[in-house]
Amino acid sequence: MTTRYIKPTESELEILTVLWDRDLASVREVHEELAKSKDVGYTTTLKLMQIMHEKGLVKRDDSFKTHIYQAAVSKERTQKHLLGKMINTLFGGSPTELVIQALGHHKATPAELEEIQVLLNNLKHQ
Amino acid sequence: MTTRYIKPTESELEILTVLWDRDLASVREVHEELAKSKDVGYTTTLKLMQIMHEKGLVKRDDSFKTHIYQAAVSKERTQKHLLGKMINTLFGGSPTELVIQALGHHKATPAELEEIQVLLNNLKHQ
DNA sequence: ATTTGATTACGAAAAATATCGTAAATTAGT
DNA sequence: ACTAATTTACGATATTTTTCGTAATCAAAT
Repeated sequence: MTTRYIKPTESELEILTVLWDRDLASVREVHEELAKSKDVGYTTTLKLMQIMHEKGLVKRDDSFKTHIYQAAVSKERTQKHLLGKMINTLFGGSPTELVIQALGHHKATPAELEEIQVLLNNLKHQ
Repeated sequence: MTTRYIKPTESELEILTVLWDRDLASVREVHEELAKSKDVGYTTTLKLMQIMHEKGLVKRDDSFKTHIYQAAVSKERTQKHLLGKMINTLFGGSPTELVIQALGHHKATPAELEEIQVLLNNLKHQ
């Protein structure tokens, strides 16, 4: 069974990022992390995570008082969807155009360039 | 003078895409284009374009009855901003990770691969 | 047991986006 | 000049997203 893709909102994405990083986390922990870069109230984070739970974006263990959350959607799948959408709307459907932009404006280390080279070779010879 | 970046909403981005493609276009033309893939009323498109004009996202020539619009923000700058944002939030700040995803999941033609190779060589030897 | 502190539940408000109906203005055709 | 058709202006509503206050619940400490 494949579940229909639910597009996370911007705030939801921030929360997912924390969860992907930590695997398991309480609302408090997620909130502390968000609060580092953002001025937001605790109950706001709580409410968002509750909504995300209803939507199926996160799982949670509520057998204890402090609920423990976990992402229910993988980072890879989400990346793939949002990237695909961006390629279509902003880069005329051409992943290459996006790659060029990405490599052009944001500098990569030699090691990273080599990593990309390897991938490129694989794609060429197949 | 550098103008502060205004982030277009999703609908605004669709309109900008049409404008980038056509350079100059009336509301009617933009709307016809949007209507191909979306079920939306004419006045909705009109209103959105008026708002975009207030925000400074588009310019317009209103010396005739039918106003002619043009994007006021470049495709490149917008791509750069949104891509940068995505790299930060979704790809842990690593453009390489994004490139790998992009190349991995969306197949490119041999010609495109060659194009990327050229770019890669430039980056390596500098 | 009672208090204190932290957590969740819930509802409601605020803010941001998107939608459209209607009227006024303008143009083109007759 | 009159009518019809098209466009803009404007306001209002709907929808989505974000925010937070308050009360209820639970656990820990005393």
